[in-house]
Amino acid sequence: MEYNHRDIEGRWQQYWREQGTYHVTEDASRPKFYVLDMFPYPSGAGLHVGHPLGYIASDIYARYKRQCGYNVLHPMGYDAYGLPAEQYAIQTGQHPEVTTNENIAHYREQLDKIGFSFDWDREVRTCDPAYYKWTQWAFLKMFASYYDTAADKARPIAELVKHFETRGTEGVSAASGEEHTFTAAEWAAMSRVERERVLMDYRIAYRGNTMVNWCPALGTVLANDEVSEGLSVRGGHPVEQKMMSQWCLRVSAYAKRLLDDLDTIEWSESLKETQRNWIGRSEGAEMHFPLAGRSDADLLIFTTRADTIFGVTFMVLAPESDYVSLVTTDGQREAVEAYLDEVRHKTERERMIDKKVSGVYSGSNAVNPVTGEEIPIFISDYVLAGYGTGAIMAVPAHDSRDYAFARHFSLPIVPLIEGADVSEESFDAKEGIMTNSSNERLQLNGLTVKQAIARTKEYIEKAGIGRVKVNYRLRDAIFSRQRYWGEPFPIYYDADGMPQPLDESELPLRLPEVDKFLPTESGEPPLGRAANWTYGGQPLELCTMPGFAGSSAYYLRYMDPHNDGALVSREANDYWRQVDLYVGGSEHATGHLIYSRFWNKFLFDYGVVCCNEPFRKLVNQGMIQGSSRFVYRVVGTNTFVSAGLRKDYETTPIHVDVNIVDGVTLDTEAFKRWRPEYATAEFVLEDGRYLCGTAIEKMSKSYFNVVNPDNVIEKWGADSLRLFEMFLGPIEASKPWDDTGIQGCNRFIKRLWALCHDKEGNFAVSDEDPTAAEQKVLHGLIKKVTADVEAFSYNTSVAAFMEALNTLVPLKCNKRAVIEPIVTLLAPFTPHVAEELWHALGHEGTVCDAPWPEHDERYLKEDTIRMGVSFNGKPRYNIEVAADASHEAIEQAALTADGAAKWLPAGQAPKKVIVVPGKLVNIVV
RNA sequence: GCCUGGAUGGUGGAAUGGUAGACACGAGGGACUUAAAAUCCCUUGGCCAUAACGGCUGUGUGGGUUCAAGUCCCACUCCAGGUACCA
Repeated sequence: MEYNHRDIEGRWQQYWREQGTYHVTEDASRPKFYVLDMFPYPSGAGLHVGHPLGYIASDIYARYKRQCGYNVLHPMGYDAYGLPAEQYAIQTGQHPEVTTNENIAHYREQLDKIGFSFDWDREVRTCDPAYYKWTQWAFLKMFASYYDTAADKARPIAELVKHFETRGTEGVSAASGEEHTFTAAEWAAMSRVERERVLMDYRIAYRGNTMVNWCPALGTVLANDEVSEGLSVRGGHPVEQKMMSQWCLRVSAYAKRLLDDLDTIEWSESLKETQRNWIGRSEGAEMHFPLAGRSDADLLIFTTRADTIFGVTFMVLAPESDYVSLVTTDGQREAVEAYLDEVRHKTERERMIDKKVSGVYSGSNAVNPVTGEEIPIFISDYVLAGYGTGAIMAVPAHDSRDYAFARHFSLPIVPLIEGADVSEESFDAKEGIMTNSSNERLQLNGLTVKQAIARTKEYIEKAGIGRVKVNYRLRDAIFSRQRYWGEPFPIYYDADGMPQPLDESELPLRLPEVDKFLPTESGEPPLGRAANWTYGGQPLELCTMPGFAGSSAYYLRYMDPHNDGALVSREANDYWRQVDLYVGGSEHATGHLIYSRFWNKFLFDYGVVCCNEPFRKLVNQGMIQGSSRFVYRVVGTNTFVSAGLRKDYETTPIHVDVNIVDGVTLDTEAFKRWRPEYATAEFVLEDGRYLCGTAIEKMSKSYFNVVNPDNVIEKWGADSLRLFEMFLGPIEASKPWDDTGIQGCNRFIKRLWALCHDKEGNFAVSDEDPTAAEQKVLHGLIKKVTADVEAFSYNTSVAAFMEALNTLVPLKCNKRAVIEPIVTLLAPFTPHVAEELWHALGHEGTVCDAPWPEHDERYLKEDTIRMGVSFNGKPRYNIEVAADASHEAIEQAALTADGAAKWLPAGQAPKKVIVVPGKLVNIVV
């Protein structure tokens, strides 16, 4: 019998299913290992060959660890809430749950064919009430918590209330939106509603009035990571800034820990760097600038360049800043209003594209607290309300944005660094020697920038005009979505309109049915259509939670997926602890991977989980790109010209389905059938063939370059697909799919198969002892594959298998003592054929439990070794010496070898001889 | 602009500072076959050379360190990804 994947793969998949091979339970007697993939959003398009890349890599590692004796948790589930299903529902009226379930069924079918070792008994779906009960539960816990900045952890809000009752805000250390100051007596005098308003500023899940990214096309707000360059990541619709009251998570309170703890986890440097940038720590100072002629108020600004205080020639406020109304004079009111109006009507995108300098004078001046100089206050949209204090001191000589503004409004530019030429552009670098920067209060002249920053900060604190401050760019996460297909908030509104939590016993609060998935006529979210969407007669929250809500703690649920009494039991969490290896795309760097770490830290603060970080080691798999094919239509005709001849014509390139192209040769008949408009197509051929153009692009339906794994598996088998995806290149790299390459992997399997089958096709291995050469190949392979798998270097592992086979096939080595360990090593890579051969070798059970072989160094040692001899670094000839030869003996052998005379003239002694045992000899003449 | 990676044959890619190009694809040649497919064998960075041996050159560019550099250092060019009026 010849190797035929169709005979093998389905049979073993069924066997594994029936035997429960991949079912895993907690087992204290064995060490655990948790291997996790980022669970997919089940889209209607199904999987393409790019999706399983990471899954295959993690599956290999999970299987490898299992063979090494670990109790491996390797689950899979679905991130089932999401916009596409809802958009589809709006168009068709089809309930998103129905399409989602269909898509999941399709995904499962496709995943099963690839032969993964997932424990499907632990599957989770974020849209399952038994699952989202715990998403809602975590939200309630965040609602009932505040962040204690002294203890650096979340604590019950009841403790804060107790503090307010006894001491007011005195001695309070809590992260808050707005700063409050009151005494215990004042707290006691507050009404219930007033108190709740105050507490809302402290809760970790809070309702806040903030500037949000509003996407009119999607009819919902979006988080910062869901917006890129002013467009929604999903759909690419314009996004505008809007002040709205929304649910938020106080992620910012965790900024320091999210930053610092990056040093404790094994993630790629680039991903850590992305997170560091996103968190955006900057050290600086807050400073008060008095208003000229007023003593009732001053401006608080944030700067990282305190040293440039002598160069401040004006101030700028963000248009949304609270200071604007404070400083606008009657004379300027009209101009300011006009400007604010103009800014308000610009979308984020327009603000970014239109980088023209704009702004307006407020009418008021401020006083530089160090120089006493009076400087004008402007309002401009280049200052952001959400960062720092929404107000800046402008130093045009040393900040390019201030410089552009100063030039536009003809404001003075005072250079502060020796030799800095600011006639054409600002000098932004934080280096040089200070000048123009001394007076009787503060002397900076002659200091370096670094020293000047330190001295100024010191002065600011001493003089009481400000304080040293660390600012983070990381903002609180906006947690409301005006959509249907998400987790409902376990919140209702009381008679005073104050949000109130449902009791934990009411969970899960199920997503209600609605007649349509659109906003109501009055503009309320779709849940406004649900009948009886009330609790005790009071209205329930109409928004739903965003996509990242359900994906933030799913890795915990896998540990204990059927527990109805807890998100995860103490025992299960103590056993599985954290994810040891997490595999997924780097596109989640600023979204899921921040939220998940935040969510985990919050639960850690309450002892719900025992690990401070959710994912110990993280590997980012690259993308598999599509290789697109083009045909070239001569403009205005239905004639298509082959790629090599197109320069003679005026043509438009058109994407053509890769499935009707063999390599680059177009199947012209299939092309005519592909689209009705091409039925009468004519072709200009070269060498009798129509050759297509190519391009490497994202794998996408619209480029017709999607390769479906089902087709690949049908033709070559899952084992070949698995092997090939790993062989393509390093797991982290993006690389194009190349159809022809898979043959090489298929051939490898066939050759191995042929090696242990006789001419009649019967399984045949011999019980002879392997020769030294065969042992060397085998043990070299074990050593190499083990090291490579540990290092996630799967492409070189696969190459090592192929190289070993290239040696063994000519030797006709079908010896059991060699074949059996190779089959064992191959089990993680090609589980189906490995299982088949494992059973043919007479084993019971499953190859998944075959112990991972260890290599024996003795077989790799040699009696004699060949060493290269170089002269002045240029390799010249080889010598053979005893493996344990001394330096002197090797040197002798090198100098007296046959070829030596040619490179070393008679009688001349070498200047120097470098011997690297086992490597080479270099002789300098 | 900033941050992070890269740049090696026709292609994807290998190389703890130690004889660059493992492995695979593609290409060329051959065997088997009526033929094709499949399979097997040989060649395959470039240049020069030969009956044969062989020699030179070669990892984006220019320098440097070293007995020895794809690998380390400095400067530059280009490419990819991320990110941004963040003061």
